[in-house]
Amino acid sequence: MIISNPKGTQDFLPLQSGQKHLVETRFRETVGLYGFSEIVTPTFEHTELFLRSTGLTTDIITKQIYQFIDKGGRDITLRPEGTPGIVRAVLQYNLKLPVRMFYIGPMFRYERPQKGRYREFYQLGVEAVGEIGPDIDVEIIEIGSRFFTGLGLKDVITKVNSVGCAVCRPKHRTELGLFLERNKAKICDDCKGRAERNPMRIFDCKEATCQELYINAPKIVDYLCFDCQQHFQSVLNELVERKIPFELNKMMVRGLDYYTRTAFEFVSSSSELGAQDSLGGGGRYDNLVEDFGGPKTPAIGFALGLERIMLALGTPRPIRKAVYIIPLDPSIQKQGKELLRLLRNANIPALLNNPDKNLRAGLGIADNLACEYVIIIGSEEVKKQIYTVKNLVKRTQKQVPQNQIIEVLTNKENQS
RNA sequence: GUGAGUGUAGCUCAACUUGGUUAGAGCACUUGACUGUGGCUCAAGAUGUUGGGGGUUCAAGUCCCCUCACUCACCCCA
Repeated sequence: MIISNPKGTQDFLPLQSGQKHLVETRFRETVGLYGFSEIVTPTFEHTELFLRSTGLTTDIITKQIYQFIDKGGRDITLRPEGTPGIVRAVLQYNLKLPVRMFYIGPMFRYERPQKGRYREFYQLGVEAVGEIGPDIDVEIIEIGSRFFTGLGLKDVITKVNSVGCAVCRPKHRTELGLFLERNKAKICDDCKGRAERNPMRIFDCKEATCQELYINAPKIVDYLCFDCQQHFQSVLNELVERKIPFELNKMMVRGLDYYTRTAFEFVSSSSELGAQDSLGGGGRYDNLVEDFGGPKTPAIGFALGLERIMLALGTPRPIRKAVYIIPLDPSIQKQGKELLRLLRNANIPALLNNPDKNLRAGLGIADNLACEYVIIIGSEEVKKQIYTVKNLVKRTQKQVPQNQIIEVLTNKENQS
């Protein structure tokens, strides 16, 4: 092979593509229950949009964006996440608030690929703009929880925390800064860097010694202002009320600059995921709309990583559903075509064997094409008007009168 | 950006510490036993610039250097 796909991208071959579609369908169903409608925004935006939202201190913006000048001299960036484009659209079209939207699409970040991390990757996300909460906070978390359960993912933990707001954060930041200053001899080099750039991120450190030390570090939840405290308490109460399993994790922080108040993350303990065990996360971003020049507007959302969800689900089983028709003799091709038309008109996926392939070869092709049934039509069958219907999965076959075939195939779930 | 590991047939891998003739095996593939029954069995068959380039050597898949690619981890994040 001379040309392969670029680093960090991946092909969804038919089998994976089927699984991807299943995940997306389940997502649409779940968010639909909560009144979310789809929004589709461009995969690239003016670079400035991301600079002003995602954050000038984040690695995503400083190192990971796919940025270029287009032929008209515009400064363009492939979106590294979905939220900024959606907030932009809300303001640009002056959408009536509150509004609940979801999105599915590719995002782009220039990073070193590893398990569960790609340069082009798909996110499933929701954004609720204009609702102050705390009910909507709980709804959003519940959606994620319900979605994962519906997919059959059992080992997903929902971590919840509050990161405060512009009022309470400075106080905490000062205290945390002092704490780090006092202990700077004990913290790792990475954390020294974090202390400079964005101190709250130290809680993410994987060094055991740092983790141990930070157990006694000042936590943001202990510094919340009255309003944030009230809000957070209501969220926690409502989570309990709705019987949504979660874990209050004071060390959990989010990576993007714009988050405020409620923050959460869905973590999987599946061994399929490697080091990237976060299936998704989100939180409030009550200042972002205002930062963009809009009115003061509360908002909350989350984003989930499609590829990570697929990894956690494991290797998909092929779904067999088509019927493969094999007329045994060229003279019977006519009956084969007739049946083909009949099945398709009855909404049953069907394929016809090529006359130059014999029965043996035809069965092999049917198997490769992941067909569920093979219908064999020979001279005997034509004479009696009773066709041979073979189930490729169960390895069984039976004679079915020609005029009952559709009925039998349609009710296949009910038979043994 | 940092670190480690791996590149041999379509896929998974072997060929060892100690370079030595024609680079092997399983799966998959093709054909036949089986012109009305695939995934079982048996027989036969095809397949390689050993990722690429350079070096050492009488001799390199094997040793050295460079380069490219992939993987995992750090960083960061979905």
